[in-house]
Amino acid sequence: MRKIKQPTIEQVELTDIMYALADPTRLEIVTRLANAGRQLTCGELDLNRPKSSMSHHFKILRSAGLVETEVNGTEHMNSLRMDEIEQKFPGVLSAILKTLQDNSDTATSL
Amino acid sequence: MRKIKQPTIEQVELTDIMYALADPTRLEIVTRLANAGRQLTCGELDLNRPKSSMSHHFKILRSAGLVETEVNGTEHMNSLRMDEIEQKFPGVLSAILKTLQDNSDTATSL
DNA sequence: TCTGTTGTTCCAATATATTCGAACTATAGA
DNA sequence: TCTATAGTTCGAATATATTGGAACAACAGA
Repeated sequence: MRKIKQPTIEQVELTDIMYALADPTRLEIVTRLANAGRQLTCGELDLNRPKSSMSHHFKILRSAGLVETEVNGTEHMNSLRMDEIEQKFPGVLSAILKTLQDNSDTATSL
Repeated sequence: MRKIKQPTIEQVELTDIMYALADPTRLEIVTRLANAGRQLTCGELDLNRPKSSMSHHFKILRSAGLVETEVNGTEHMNSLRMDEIEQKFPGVLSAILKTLQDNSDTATSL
């Protein structure tokens, strides 16, 4: 399983993470990855939008250092870089995910 | 002291907060407000940029619900809406501020 | 009432993001 | 080798953000 080039954790910056999470589509992807507890393909994360749009969002999530992608055949397996990010920015991502969890029933929007 | 119209805490959305914090200038403003422990005027928060640019950033911080502004004479007193935001999104803002604190010595950028 | 101060609004220029169709790449399996 | 599948890249259209100068509004103090 080939790993797609991504920033090392040292290169990850908070503003990039904030920016990546400032979009409902990407927040949805991140939430699903967090809840899945396993790698998900882009196809599984499809939010009936054109592939090129989704690919764009994945690119931003990867370059922000939030998502890690391994190539397995024709599929791209995505996962959250949860542990690394928690280590570098303790509590940030977990608090955001918790908030999304807690508000998911009442949420009219993100 | 007149209070400038801002979103109620119910109206505050996580994506708006993320977006507002995805900019180094605004992150700097928020950090300073958090560290100050008192209200700061726009002038005190000046980052030698044109007034109109700073005003633009304050507007975004206010509309995101992060910053509260009271008018006192010709001055605008700004403060973080820390407690409300912590209540609505527990741990999010505090973890972000903590991260900024911890990385401020090593930070080459945000 | 005049003046200086503080900050906002308006406007236009520039830069950056988003969207999505179409073409493309890489791989698996027949 | 041919075909189908999974995603990416390209390119152009559109939308949104950022920047900063100039004019403006609100107020305090003389």
